Amino acid sequence: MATTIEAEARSREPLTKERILRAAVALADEDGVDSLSMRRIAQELGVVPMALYKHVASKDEMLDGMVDVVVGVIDAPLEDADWRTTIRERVLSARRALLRHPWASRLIESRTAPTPTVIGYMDSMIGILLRGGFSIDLTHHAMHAMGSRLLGFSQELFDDTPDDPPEIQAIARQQMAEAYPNISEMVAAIRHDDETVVGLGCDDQFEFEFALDLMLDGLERLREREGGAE
Amino acid sequence: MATTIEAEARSREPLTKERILRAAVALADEDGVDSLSMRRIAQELGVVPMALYKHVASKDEMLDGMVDVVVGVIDAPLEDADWRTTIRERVLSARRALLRHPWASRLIESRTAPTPTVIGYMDSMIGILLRGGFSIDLTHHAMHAMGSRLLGFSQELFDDTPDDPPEIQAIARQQMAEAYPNISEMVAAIRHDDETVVGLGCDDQFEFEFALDLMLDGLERLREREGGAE
DNA sequence: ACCTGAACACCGTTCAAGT
DNA sequence: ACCTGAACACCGTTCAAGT
Repeated sequence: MATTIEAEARSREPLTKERILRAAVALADEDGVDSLSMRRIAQELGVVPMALYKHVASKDEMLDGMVDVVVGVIDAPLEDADWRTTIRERVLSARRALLRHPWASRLIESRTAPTPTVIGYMDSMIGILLRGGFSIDLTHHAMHAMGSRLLGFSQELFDDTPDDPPEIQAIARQQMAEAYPNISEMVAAIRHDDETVVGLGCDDQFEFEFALDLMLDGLERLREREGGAE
Repeated sequence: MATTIEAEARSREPLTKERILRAAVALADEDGVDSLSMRRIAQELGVVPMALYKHVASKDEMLDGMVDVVVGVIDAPLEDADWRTTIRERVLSARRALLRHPWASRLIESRTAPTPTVIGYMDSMIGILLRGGFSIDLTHHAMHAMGSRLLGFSQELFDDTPDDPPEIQAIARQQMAEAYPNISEMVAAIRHDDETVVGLGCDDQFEFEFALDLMLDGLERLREREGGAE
């Protein structure tokens, strides 16, 4: 019975958790995390579905592994900078890691328990705040306030990239103007700033950094006040 | 053929989208949103699965309907208060609505497109900021910065309520102290404040309001600066 | 002892057959 | 014309039968 060259090449390399994760990440990059199934990954690897279960206990464990792959490439914290710069640069590094995989933030949100890698990242961030002069209590509040922003994403409620044709978008804008006057006014103002825009026209990176700095400014103010009161 | 009394009582009331949504919300409250299937809802209503599709086009439309049920009970904005109080009270009202349904925030996050009800809510919030003296640009940034906090939730990365028995928790704490020294220190400090605590011991409502106020304070400062510069 | 095909207990949704 | 049972094309995972 002739096996294909590809299947032979595939089976030469032994199946490992790492190979499974690499295939899963590639598949999610291509088709989205929703169309990720154990059966499809197995097929992609030229392997029977049950073979995966030798290396991952369940689909959940595999999804956690995918999160770790993404979080694992975040830069180590700066060594000789103040807390604000250290946190800021690391958050932006986390953001770059996440942006490489459009499904990543959604996957992290959907997991009910954080992985050891994510907990370790958070532990390191707490250390930066404590060494930066935050009290334990303020550090605690800061971690809650920052939330997923520490991992480089914020929960966007509006999807920015509708793929409707222009004429449909024009009709939609007309109807929106009546039903949602304030949103329409805002969107019109944004578009006015940049005519080449698609979708709602928000600069996600700018908005992320704006919110991040707003948060960091607020925390710095509380830290200074705390130091003064002690 | 004898139908049960319950089935008869059920079938007397005609099937409507509202009845389906009520059943779906009740089922999600009880068993979580993950175990929500069209087939189970149909069963609960004493109806054949396909009967649901006369009233909802798809499962996605039904999930959107569930979001609308929750968002629909958020209080209208105050009439005669300043922007900060108006936003703050409404966000806290949204939070009360969400807390009644543990699955709601996760469901809202997971939807890719917001429902008209959610868009309408956001439109109204934008209006409050604009009338409160925010420029269009600052309003836009503020909406992004607030994100899902406007709907009363923040993305918690740590689940606060582990249901392990105390002895397991003690072992876990021991191991955590070694692997995650900063988290352990923080958790110990929080526990010290309140001995009666379960889980990590975070006061979610306090943390939410802390972050909300941090955000609102920052925005108020930017608004004042903007007014001064014009 | 290891591997894996078939099977189990589900999904959301289509569609044709029955009334 | 309406309603619905069976079927389709999937799932994640169990388990027993085969090597």
